Amino acid sequence: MSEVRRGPYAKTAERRQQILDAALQVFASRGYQAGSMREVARVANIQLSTLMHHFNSKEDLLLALLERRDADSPGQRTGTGDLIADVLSQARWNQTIPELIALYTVLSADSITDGHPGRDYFTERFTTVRRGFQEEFEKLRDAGRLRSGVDPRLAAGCITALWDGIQLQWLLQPDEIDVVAYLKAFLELITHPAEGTVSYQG
Amino acid sequence: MSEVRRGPYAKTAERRQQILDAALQVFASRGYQAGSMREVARVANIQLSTLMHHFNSKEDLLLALLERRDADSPGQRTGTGDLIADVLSQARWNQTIPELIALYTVLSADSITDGHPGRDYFTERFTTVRRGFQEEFEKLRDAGRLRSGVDPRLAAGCITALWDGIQLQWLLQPDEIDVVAYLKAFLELITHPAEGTVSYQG
DNA sequence: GTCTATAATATGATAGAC
DNA sequence: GTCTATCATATTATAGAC
Repeated sequence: MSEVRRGPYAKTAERRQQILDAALQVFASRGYQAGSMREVARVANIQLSTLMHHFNSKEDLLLALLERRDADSPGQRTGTGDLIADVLSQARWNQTIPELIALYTVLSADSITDGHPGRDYFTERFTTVRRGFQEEFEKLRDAGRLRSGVDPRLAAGCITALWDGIQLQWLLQPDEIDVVAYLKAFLELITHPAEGTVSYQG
Repeated sequence: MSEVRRGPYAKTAERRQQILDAALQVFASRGYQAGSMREVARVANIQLSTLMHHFNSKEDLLLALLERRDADSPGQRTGTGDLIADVLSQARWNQTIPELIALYTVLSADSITDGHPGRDYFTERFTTVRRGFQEEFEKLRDAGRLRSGVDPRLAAGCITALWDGIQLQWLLQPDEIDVVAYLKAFLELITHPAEGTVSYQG
């Protein structure tokens, strides 16, 4: 599906990427329902009919865009292996791609509207992300690095929600909201200050 | 503005409420950009022209709806005076008005799109909500009920983001997500377990 | 594979009768 | 204050030439 091809399909694959780039721009800045195929075509510098030759419908286009996002993203980027460092690293990276974050933020909320084609995608995505964090937190707990009394399942839902929520506030006020600082504060809250250190709360 | 009136304006005020009820339904289930004045009129059982006689434009209608939301909401509901209890009480209440929560969730994300009329509203609202929580957390800290090392400002941003984020997940999966449980977990995390109890983390 | 042309419908907004 | 009628424009999608 994402292989490089020779022959007549090479151009199609290129075109599809070009169109998806345009779709990203349009859906990120207008939302799905309000974004139009015409505008996507205009941004991609092709005719509407040409766009619809490559994607049979608006719904097709959105789903293809969401699929590509998953394919492109580093996903569970196992950079250092340290969860906190990896989360903060990803959060820092996200600040360099505000357009993609805007796309995700607008569409995820858009998806709760009636008959939205991205609904299943986001429902499954949230479930997957929560489960991923839960597993990571369980590892931390088993390593004795999770603060006592912290439920890995609840903490997983918290950081998933917190991350999305704070990115929304960052998109509205880029200069006022430091996404990394909030995530760091939360992660330090649920873990032990340092290795083996015993803390005393009085 | 919200006074009961006699004479010719009484009907207008009623009509406006009736229209705003319809607008809530439409914008909550479709979003602002995709929702249409025609649909609002249809739900309100009036003609499009009648709707536009009461609200000069679609933008006017949205802003009036957002204003009413603030006027109606109990706001900083100082029920018991205990922050945690009040937050959880509000969260429980929110579960009984999923339509209003959907409206808020869709529109707040919608508002980051180009030229959205609700952008200023949500920017200011987030600032206000964060500041409100920060003040409450500072009170908790001064009362010695905040866990040491917790920054009231960061905690305020966290719970604001977390609350919105988890409500989105709840709207997608009402049976799987327990909003109150996540908020409770976070609030207990940043406060001391009980009055005066000394906890020992080993 | 890309284009022009067009269908069928929806949109926000306005004019003017009553 | 509410209506019918209409404007000018936008929408997704399709047909068919090249």
